[in-house]
Amino acid sequence: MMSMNSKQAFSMHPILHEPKYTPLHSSSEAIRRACLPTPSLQGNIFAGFDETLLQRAEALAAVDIVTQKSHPFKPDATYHTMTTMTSMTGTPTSSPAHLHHPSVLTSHHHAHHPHHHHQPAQGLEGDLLEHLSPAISLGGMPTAADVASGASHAHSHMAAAINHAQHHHHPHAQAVNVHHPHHALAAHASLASASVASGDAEPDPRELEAFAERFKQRRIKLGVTQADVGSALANLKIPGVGCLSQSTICRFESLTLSHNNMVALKPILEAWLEEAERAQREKMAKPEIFSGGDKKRKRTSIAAPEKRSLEAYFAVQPRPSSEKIAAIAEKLDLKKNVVRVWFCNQRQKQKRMKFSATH
DNA sequence: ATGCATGAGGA
DNA sequence: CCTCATGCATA
Repeated sequence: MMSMNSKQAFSMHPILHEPKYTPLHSSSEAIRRACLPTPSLQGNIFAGFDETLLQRAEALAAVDIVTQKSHPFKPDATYHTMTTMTSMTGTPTSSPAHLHHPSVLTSHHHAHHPHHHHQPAQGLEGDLLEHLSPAISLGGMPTAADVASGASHAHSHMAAAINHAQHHHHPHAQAVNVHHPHHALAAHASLASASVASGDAEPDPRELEAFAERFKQRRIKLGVTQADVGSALANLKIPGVGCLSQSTICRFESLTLSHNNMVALKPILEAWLEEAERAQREKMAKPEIFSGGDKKRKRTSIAAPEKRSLEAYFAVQPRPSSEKIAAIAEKLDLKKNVVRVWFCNQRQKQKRMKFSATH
């Protein structure tokens, strides 16, 4: 895979970029609960033949494994790459505070249809693979993995302001609520089309898609990397808004965020874009150099065979109980928490996929 | 571009 | 514990 990501190594953006951390803090998720799939029911059903399910799923996975190539067996490759403090050239990137998790907002919930990937029959494997394939999406531009710019990770989040849970009304009416008493995150610059009536709610997925596309184009035009955008956001001084990671910017551009998240981020990125283009006009280039160095986190690597098994289990029961998770973890020789997190992440992915498929 | 992880907030 | 928004580490 790998495309050619070459540009964006050191694109300095005219905008300021002091790595601050400023997470949007809020997380008002509320309605999602509405679509819970009868929890009590699943327990019973499962209890009845969990053994069978596990065996079936596993058997399928096993067959799969054989079919494919052998696996190197690496149950738990959690590397701890310590930070070798790469370089610490007085980078501004280090911000002392640390708080985590900002959350812009939550609560969106589309109609979740109870689609199931049918029964664990022989056709299971194919199905699994099918619905779990990673959407590659856009290929216009090369991977923008700014390798060189490792700047910006102060990874500290501050709890700027806790927002309150949102009201949960209809499926998609809530707008970008943000969490703060005052700050203005609303959609100020209306684009020219779309819902301009109310002022801040735009349940229009097409508009978002169009914006994401334009954003990426203009960002590239400015010669700014996704990571740069993320750290530069802190310089906008928007109350409640801090920097974001390259990951998030990338996901925004590729629409791989939840609809609500997209809606919440749009105004922010839009504001940055305007500011960036304005600054560029003024020719405010600053030869800044950053370097960052800090501790690293570990990232477990689940081998393909194990992953296939997990997918098989997931097809049968997306929300296994703690006991089931423990059983699966043991069979696959993975830590229970790793399995639990895997299921959580899988659920998120699935939701995202369903949504985009529906829209 | 994505996989696995953390954490806030909500039951 | 889950859901969600995010992020570090990586391919």
